[in-house]
Amino acid sequence: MSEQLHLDNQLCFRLYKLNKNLTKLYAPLLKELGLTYPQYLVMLVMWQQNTPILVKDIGNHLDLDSGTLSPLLKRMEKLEIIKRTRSNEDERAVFIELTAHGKHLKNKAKLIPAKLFTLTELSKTELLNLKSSLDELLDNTTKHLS
Amino acid sequence: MSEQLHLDNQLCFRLYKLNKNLTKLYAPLLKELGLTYPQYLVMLVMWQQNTPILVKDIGNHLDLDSGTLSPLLKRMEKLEIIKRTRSNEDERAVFIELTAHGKHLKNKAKLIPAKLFTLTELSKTELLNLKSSLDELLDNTTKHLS
DNA sequence: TTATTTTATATTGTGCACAACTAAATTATA
DNA sequence: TATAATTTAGTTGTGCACAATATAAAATAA
Repeated sequence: MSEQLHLDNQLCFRLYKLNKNLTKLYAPLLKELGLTYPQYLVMLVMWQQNTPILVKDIGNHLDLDSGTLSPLLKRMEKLEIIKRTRSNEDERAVFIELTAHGKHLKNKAKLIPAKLFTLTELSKTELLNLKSSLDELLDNTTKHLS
Repeated sequence: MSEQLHLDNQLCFRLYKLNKNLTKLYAPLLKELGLTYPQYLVMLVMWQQNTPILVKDIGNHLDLDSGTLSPLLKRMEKLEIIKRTRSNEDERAVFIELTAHGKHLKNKAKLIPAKLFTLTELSKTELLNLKSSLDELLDNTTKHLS
């Protein structure tokens, strides 16, 4: 068969599997915090922001739309990790802020990146090289989207 | 905040976004075939196999379990791309085979890999280097999974 | 031969991810 | 200043992805 159609030759299939592998490596660590990986991403935004932030802005940071974020944020509110407050100035806008519990989780989360790095078995140099290759590809592919 | 918890420093977030970007680049091309990306992956297995194959073996090729594959394959059967036939020798096993339409789709699909490669804007060398880096990371991370 | 274990698929339930659409509020503009 | 266009969230529907469980068949052990 044509070589290019072969699974093992495809860049995208590698990324697809790698994304699943890494999510599975995160799972047991995040379970200690009661979070899924996408919820952890929201928390990373909140921790680095440290002030109330609009759903829209979370979406911009994570490249996610309200169809994904709305139910996800409602689940996180039910877990009492975040609080949702509709803006007074603009009734369409919803502010997201951390609860005390949500802020507290940052302490546990600090250990996660180092643990993941160990599991990759990459050297610091390999990691940096890979990141910059992926950044280039992210730039190139983003250009071609809508 | 601790540098490591910052979104922009995380390898996994890059892979997460890149996986989504590439799926979105595939979408319009696959729409012409009436396929989603996971369905396309099943077709790649079928085209390179070219004989009836068990659900289990598709799962081994793609790292997917029956919870994902069962409904996916039923949708593909409804689209008359594949046929499901329970084995006579082993009543547990289900063979998947291509319909005439499913075989025919390969002709259209042949053009897709080259189109995607163009959209990545990578050189052949960059592509090969990136693939081998991802292969290494796939090996390393797979070791640490259950 | 019977009991136990393993294997292959299916089902159920939860949580994304996103397209398409709705609703409401703001801003621009004729 | 009406009206049109844009913005921000939310809703609905579809399709993965996977954990947990179920079911039935086959293989193996006792």
